[in-house]
Amino acid sequence: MSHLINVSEAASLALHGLTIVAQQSPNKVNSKYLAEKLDASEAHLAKIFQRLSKSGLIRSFRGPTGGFMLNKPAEEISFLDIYEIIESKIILNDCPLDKAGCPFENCIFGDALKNISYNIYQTFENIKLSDFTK
Amino acid sequence: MSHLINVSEAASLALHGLTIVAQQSPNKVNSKYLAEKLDASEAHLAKIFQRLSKSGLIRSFRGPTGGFMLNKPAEEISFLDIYEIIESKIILNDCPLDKAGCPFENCIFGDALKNISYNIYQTFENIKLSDFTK
DNA sequence: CCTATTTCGGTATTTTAGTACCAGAATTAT
DNA sequence: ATAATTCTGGTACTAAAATACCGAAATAGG
Repeated sequence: MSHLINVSEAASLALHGLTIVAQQSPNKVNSKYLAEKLDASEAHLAKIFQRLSKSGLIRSFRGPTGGFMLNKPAEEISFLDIYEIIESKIILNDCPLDKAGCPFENCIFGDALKNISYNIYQTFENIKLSDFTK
Repeated sequence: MSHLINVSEAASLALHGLTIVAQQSPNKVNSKYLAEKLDASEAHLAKIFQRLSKSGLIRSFRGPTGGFMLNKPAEEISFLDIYEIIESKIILNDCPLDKAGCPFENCIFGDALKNISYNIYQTFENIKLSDFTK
């Protein structure tokens, strides 16, 4: 199993949800609000934000008036950060076949997969939470 | 389910197997030979080549002395062709969320996903079966 | 013909990703 | 204290992708 890259609903919800959190800053935002706003499952959003919280990207508060807020400036949070937390994988990748048994001395893919990964890396890093707070 | 892109073992085996077929051209190559050469499951390879055959990329011959051969010059077959047959999906993609319920007027991803897709498209198209027959 | 070989096509199994659920712990306000 | 609210963490469920299997059909050679 060797995903070069994919954008799940979870990763996209995280980006959208966090952007809303950034917009509401410094107020806290809870998952019920986010679910309504994004027209998405609250259970799902809660799980996603749990992971974001655990990673340190955001802070969480329980109880009434509880919710989530960013743990650093919106300018310093990129979709790359979010992607790696939610998909919990690194983008860089190469041929999924076992190199030991491969009859080709030089990989057929050459640098293609690495180049693609690099492009993705750069692109994701340029998407910042602050893009929609101005 | 919205895979931006992924390279499965199947797609990679197809590329490797077809390159071997190209190298042996104009001789036919059977799946047993490919399985041994690539140190892979014959059943799996057979299934992959069945799909390649059905798509018209290669021709197949049953019975003793049977096997597979390219249906057009190696220079004209790219990994993009192979990828789209095996993964049976197009690379171009955008935000996996339902646009109707999205509160953001302008998509947060902007052109990022399209740009990445375009890059992948170009890169895969530049990988030709003939790369390893010279 | 008869047999050995090889692909074909359908299906079954396995694995993994993705999503949803629920009881429990923490917090706030009354 | 009590009740209401909200996150937490483990788990269960669903769906889909990826791989493996197997009987049937086709072909070539003796």
